[in-house]
Amino acid sequence: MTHNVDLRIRRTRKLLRDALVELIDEKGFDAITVQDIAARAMINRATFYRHFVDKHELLERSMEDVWSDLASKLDPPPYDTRQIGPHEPPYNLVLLFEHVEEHANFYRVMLGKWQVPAFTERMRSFLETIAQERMNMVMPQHQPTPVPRTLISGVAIDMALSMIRWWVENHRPCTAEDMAKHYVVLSVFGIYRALGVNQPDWPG
Amino acid sequence: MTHNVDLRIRRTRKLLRDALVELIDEKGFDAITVQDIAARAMINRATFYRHFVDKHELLERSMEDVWSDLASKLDPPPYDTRQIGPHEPPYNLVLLFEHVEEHANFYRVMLGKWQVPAFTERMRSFLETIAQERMNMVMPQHQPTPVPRTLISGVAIDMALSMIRWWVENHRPCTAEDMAKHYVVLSVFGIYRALGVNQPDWPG
Amino acid sequence: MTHNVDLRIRRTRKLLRDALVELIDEKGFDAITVQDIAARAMINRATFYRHFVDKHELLERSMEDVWSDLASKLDPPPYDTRQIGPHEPPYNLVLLFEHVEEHANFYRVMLGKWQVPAFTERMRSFLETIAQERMNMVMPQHQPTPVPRTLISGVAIDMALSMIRWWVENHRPCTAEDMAKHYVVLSVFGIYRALGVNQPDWPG
Amino acid sequence: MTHNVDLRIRRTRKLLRDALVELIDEKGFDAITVQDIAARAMINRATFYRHFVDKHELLERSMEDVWSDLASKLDPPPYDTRQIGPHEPPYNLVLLFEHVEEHANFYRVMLGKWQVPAFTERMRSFLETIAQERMNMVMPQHQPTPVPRTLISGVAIDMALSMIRWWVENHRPCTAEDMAKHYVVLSVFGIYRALGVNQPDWPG
DNA sequence: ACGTAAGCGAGACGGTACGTCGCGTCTTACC
DNA sequence: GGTAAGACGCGACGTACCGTCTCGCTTACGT
Repeated sequence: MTHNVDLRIRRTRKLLRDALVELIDEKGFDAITVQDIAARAMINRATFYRHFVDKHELLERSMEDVWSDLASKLDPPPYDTRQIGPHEPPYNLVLLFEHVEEHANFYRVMLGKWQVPAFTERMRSFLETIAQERMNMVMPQHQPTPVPRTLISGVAIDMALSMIRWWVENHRPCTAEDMAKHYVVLSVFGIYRALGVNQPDWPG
Repeated sequence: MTHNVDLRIRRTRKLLRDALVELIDEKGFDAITVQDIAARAMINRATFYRHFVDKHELLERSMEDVWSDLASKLDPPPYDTRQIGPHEPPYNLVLLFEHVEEHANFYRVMLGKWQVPAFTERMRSFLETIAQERMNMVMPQHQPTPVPRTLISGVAIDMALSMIRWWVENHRPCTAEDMAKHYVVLSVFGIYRALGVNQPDWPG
Repeated sequence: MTHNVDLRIRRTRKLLRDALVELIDEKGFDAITVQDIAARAMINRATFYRHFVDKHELLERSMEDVWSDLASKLDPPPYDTRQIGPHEPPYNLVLLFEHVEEHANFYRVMLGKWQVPAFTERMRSFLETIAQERMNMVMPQHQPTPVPRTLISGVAIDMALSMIRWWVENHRPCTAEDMAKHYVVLSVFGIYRALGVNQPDWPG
Repeated sequence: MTHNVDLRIRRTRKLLRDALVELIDEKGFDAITVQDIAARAMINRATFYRHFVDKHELLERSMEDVWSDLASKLDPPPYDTRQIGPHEPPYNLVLLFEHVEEHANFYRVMLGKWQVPAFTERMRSFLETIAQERMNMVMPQHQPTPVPRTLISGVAIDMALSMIRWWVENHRPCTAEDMAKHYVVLSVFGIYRALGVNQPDWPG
């Protein structure tokens, strides 16, 4: 229970997490020293080590916080059977973008100029689960496809990341729902083709 | 001119570059020390500093070597006006993949598990030039589009990177030309839609 | 008044003092940490600081306890005017060794392998008072001596310490009175000579 | 061979040793930090660790330097069979005091106010060898003595230390030979008595 | 006897020093 | 002139104790 934890501990950890994000934004994760983080958080360096073994663990924990938030948002998975179209994006896609919006600064820093490879990698594997499921709905797994399946799913995931990145780096110029719709437009057509199924007949 | 440089110098630099790539593959750029590189290259650590100010410069130089190779391959730009289609990929796209093939191990390491953010970033800006040009051909810059232009071009670039990554990490299961074709299938349809132009009429 | 002090306080202090002596015996004062002492005394570390500002103060207090005991034993000074001889050692010398016997373990630890310099130093200045007085009895202060007076008194004191040390480290193989007699034998002859007075005529 | 060692290394070590002695004199060995030593020697702290694992090793090495000097001075042992008397002190005793004179400051610091227990302990065992030999000359080992033999030899050694201490702390007010003579006066009479042998008949 | 002020256990925290590791500079000797 | 060997100043690491500070619990003492 979070509310049981000593107030000082929660305060210290929050300060450290915020400091980390600020600093990654400024000069990238690799260039940061523990002393930097501690100084920015106005925390003694030794106190840092009472909470995290090193800066990598602090990063891990920060990421986990965000992902556990995302996981709880998508669970139970809002199973919608609606026909997907440029105006009816899958609901969990909208939820994903809404989640990103809530943690916009965090995602901006993680995906931005300084790239935190560990973040990208784990984000990918997180998205894979969702994508896989959706793809199997459209195209049974045993059928051969013009373009290799693993390539398609990889591209679909990276496209999502690419779009999130664009969104948070450009001050989110459109809504989460817009983003979901854009994703459908940009990905689905090529993907249907790549899978070898007939193009859904949508109104332009 | 390369042929003027002292043989020992060239030998030393090559050993260092190879060592760097090996080591990034093994544990990622950030975890590497100059001593690691020197030891792997069987070069004295002090000698390293005679050639590069630090490991970042060694990385930069290695990347530049590869890119200068790519630049010379695409220059003069093989301007082809052919209609693009799933069986007629743009020629410079094929050249790009062929180039990647020649430096497959290097690309695998740079884009792989350990991600070298600096590489990705500069690769993106390199691809942007080509992409921009092509996109302007299809859709004049002043016309409004259903999906923001910068988003589209960003996605198109990241998709190329995503595909290159898949290709080199999976032992290049298909030819460079195949990859170029796959790229057209996966990107062009969605992009045309996103730009708001009529779908080209292709044979499935 | 000791009996007024809270029982818990007296208990805590005693535990800490005993722990200190045990630990000095085991690894020397310098190698001891406050945590060591607290753990050995089964006392919380914070509680230690409620009673002593640091381990040096704990040591000081322990030493003072012993010395106040010695002081009360020698006060009023049992002024004996008997002629000193190998069978008639000065009475306060006997009292000194008896005192050491009562605190044998403490003296063993303080003077033993690990030497507590502060203890030796203060013990020396304590003994100086007694020695000085005795020496002046034998030889008026203004007369010149073959060997410098300060050297003689220093040696006489250190000899006492040396003997105490031998005694407590070897499980006190003889009585306090024996030790006093040994001291007379070992010191007085040389000292009389050094002072330039006639050798007392003793029966061997 | 000392002359083979890198000049910088010898310089660094000397600076560190001198700094250590200065600092012990000022505040005692235990209160010294490695940073203190390094700062005083104008040496980087990390460089300290390239030469010594900690301050204790630096102390050990410094002591060994002095003792190896002493050992070479007494080796081969100047075996003199002269009758000992207040005007004919044993020759190696004179050598001992001369040696102390050469390293007067070192001995002053080691034996002075701050006592370096490790030094005293090892000095004692060093002197024991010499003393033992001499005592056996005077009194065969198997004969019983009025005062325990181990007590006598311990006292004889500590007396030497006590005198050295007095000498170096008081700016050596007399010559090394004087000190040797004083030692004979102060120790031999009591010791002969304690051993139960007849008092040598000396001219006062 | 019992309520309460104290002593105490627990542990977070700001500090200082530790001993280690890697950096980048430099000098010396070799080839 | 390029390289090997390695001493050095420097700065960050992660650890160990220090001494201070709440915060509750419990325990001896005074009415």
